[in-house]
Formats: sequence, structure tokens, C-alpha cells
Amino acid sequence: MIEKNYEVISQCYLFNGLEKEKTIELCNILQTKITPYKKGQTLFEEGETCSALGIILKGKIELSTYFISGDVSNLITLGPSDIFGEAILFSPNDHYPISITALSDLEVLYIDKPTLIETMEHSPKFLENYLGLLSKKLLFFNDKFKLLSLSTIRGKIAHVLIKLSKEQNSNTVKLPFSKEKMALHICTRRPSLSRELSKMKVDGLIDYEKSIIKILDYDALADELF
Amino acid sequence: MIEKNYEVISQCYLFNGLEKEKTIELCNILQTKITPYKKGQTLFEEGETCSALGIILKGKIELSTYFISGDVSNLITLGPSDIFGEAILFSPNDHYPISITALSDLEVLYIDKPTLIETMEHSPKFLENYLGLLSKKLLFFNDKFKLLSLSTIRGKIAHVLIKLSKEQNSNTVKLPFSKEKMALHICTRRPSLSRELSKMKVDGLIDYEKSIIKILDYDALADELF
DNA sequence: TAATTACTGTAACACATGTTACACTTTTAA
DNA sequence: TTAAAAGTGTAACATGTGTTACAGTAATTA
Repeated sequence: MIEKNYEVISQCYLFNGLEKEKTIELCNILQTKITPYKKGQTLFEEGETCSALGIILKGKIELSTYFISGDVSNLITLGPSDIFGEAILFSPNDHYPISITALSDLEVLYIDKPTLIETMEHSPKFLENYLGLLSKKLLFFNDKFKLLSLSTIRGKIAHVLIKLSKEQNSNTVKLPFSKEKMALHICTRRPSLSRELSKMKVDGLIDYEKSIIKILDYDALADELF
Repeated sequence: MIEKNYEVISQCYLFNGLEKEKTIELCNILQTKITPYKKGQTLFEEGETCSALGIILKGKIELSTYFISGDVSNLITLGPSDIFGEAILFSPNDHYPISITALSDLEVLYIDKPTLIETMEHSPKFLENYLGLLSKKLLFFNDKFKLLSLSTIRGKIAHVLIKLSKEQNSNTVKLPFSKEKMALHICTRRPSLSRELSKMKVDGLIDYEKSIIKILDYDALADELF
């Protein structure tokens, strides 16, 4: 059973850096439970208790919160080797803040909480992966939170550009997404983004051509982050 | 050394539900390192590597990100038994996204990463506490993120009211903060909040007197969350 | 008690942003 | 190659929100 799904499971973040034997051994210890679902079926309703970690083996699911804004991040699709419930499981308030539905025929592998904790005690690497997973998400939200706290579009653009500049280690950055996507990312609309970008060009903060943006006045940009 | 600080340490979330002997035993295993700082001193600059978890024994620190908006959450103060670095420590990108300065004379107990992992393997309860800590924060940010993604003030008010209504299990909620604080919480200004509240009263969504708000049309409120 | 401070509601105004529409370019698929 | 689809820039207009100011109430302190 596990052997058959090894390819998928080994792609899962939790098993990063583990040898095949170790992964299989862990999976056997985990006493996992595989559950099939039909397309369109609801796995969990918002408010239900979360008692196990889920790893998707086959198919896709959609996490839908009780609101959907234009931001794509609010309607998340997960596929094979993705996991869900990793945070809710250990939260004092352990019921889903979202609903989960099957976008296609589905197979999910569940690992219950006690077994999960036991496994972490057995494997430092697995433990570290789990902690890394939560931490990574936490920092992602932390950053997103900072971005959304900024009150002007110019500030949000500055936030994105400075981040990209650090990542790409250059004052000239290439946008890794369309302007359309970027607008949604900073929770605004495309024409508003366009307008503000051209204003920033006029003001001498940046220069750009298509998706290549050059930062002309880094300090002025940084000043927008207050 | 540890005995002397037991009172503070035992208040720390990480040691929740642990017996005194166990806590002291863990602290001894942890081979902690206590570092003093002077008021005004910088503990870490943004970008520095984080290699240990910090627990504050005495004094206060301030976490300041490279931007400070009106929102109080963006300028966080921590005191005795509070911890910092818990997420960054395990993130693939392990350098501080913030700066940390001492608001007063300070004593910090550091626990390095390998020891921390080893301790988690020794104590399931400690491990669970750590996971709970990260999860709690993750869900907090998740919620904050949802709130800030909403584009209108009315939507944000709806989000807050529905959340309070669930918490207080009633359609009539008492605001646990001043309108001033609430305005900052939803990243807007007090007059704007006031104006929108009175509009919502006119529209028959809510009724209120001082800090008591009655939800008249729950469904209409929920519709604002899209 | 009086006096100070924090909190609140309301209004007029300025301005940033959303909305809609259109023309144009680039990319993708037939 | 052509046709369709997605992405882009710009403009005019409507509207939501920030800003500032003032007056009044509640809470705190002397």
C-alpha cells in the first residue's frame, strides 16, 4: 500500500531529506489510513474538528473560506503530496476555519495526532521538517500581513519591489508574475496598479519597460513603507 | 540559576502543563545560556541569522519591522516569559525579518536549535506546546489576513462582528476594545469607522448604543465578506 | 468636587482608489 | 498563418475613505 504511493509521499515536504527506507519505515509506523472521496464530496465543513493530518495521494481539493475576495490566495487548490490540517491539528481551537471539498476523485492519507507526535520523537529530521513547514507558513503570512497593512498602493508596490530586489540581488527586477496577478496580490485592481506605477515613474522613483522595473530611488521607496 | 528563574519560566507557554520537577529537569537539559542587555541596546538587527530561541526573564523588548503603520500589532512589545524567534529558527530562511531592541535592562535565556529539537524528543508535552504555539500564531495571522483582504470598511466591520458574535455566542455583542482600537485593528481611522457604523445602522444591518452592538441582519453581514 | 485626559460622533472637504470602457500588444491555440 | 485569448496602458468618472476640526460625553486623577 505504502510502497505503491512512495513516489507521491516522498515528494511531500515532511519527508524531505529522508532516505527511501526511512520514509517507508516511518509510513509503516504511522499506521496511516487511506480514505477515498468522490468528486464534489465535502471532506470537512467549516467548524468540524480536525483530528488528523491529511496528505493528498491522488486528485485535487479546494480550501474555501467563508469569503472569497479577488485574491487567489483565498481560494486554494491542493494536489498530490500537498498536506492540510497541519496547523489546526495542534491549535488549542482545533476545528477547521475553512471547508474542504474534492475537485476530483480523491485519495487522502490521514495521520492522527498521537501517532504524528510519536513519529516526531522517533525522527529528528521529520520533526524538523514539520517545524519548518509551520514556520515557513508563519513567515509567509507575516509578510503578507505587513503588505496588507500598508495603506497606499504606492506603499504596497514599494514593499513588493524591495522584496524582489533583495531576492534577485539587483536594483533592476523582473516581475515573476503578470501585472494582473500583482494587482490581486496587493489587493487592488489592474488599472489602479498601472496608474500608480506610471505616477512613480513620473516622480522618478522607478523606471520600467514591460515587466522589467528599475529602482531609481531606493530610499524614497523605503520611505513608503511607513 | 534556573531555580531562581523558575517562576518566570513556568509562566512561559512552552512549559504549560509540565510539573515543576519536569520543567527544571528540562531547563537543565537545555543547557540554557542567560545573556544580559542594557536598555536601548540592539539584540538583533533585521537580516541577522537566528540560531536560538529567546525567552525573556527580565525587562522588555520591542520588535520593530522596517515599517510601522498605525496598527499596534506592527510594533510589538514583549515582556517576562514571552519568547521570540520561535518561527524564524526553523524556517529555511533563518534570518530575522525584524529588529529587536531592549526597552529596559534585560535578561534573556537562549536555547539553541539542536538542544531544542533534542528536548522535544525527550518531552512529548513540550513538543506539543511548541507545535501549539506555532499553530496558534499561524491561525491568528490567517484570520488577520482574511480581515485585511476585505476591500471595504463595511466588510471588515462585518468580519469583526461575526467573529465576536461566535465568540460571545450571541447576536448582541459587546466590543472588547474601544472604537479607536477597533479602527486601528481593521487598519482604518476612527471617523471612518464611526461613519460606516452609522451607515450600517441606517441600512438596518445593525443597531448599537455605545459599545453594545446588536446584529439585526446576520445574512446581510455575511454577504459583506465576499 | 473640579480638572484633566481619553474616547466618541459628526460634518465638510480633499484625494486616492475602484470602475468602466476602449485601443493596443503579446501569447496561445487552431 | 490566422484567430482567439490573455495581458497591458490610459482616460473619464464615480465613490469610498482619509483628514481635519469641533463639540460633547465618559473615565480618570488630583
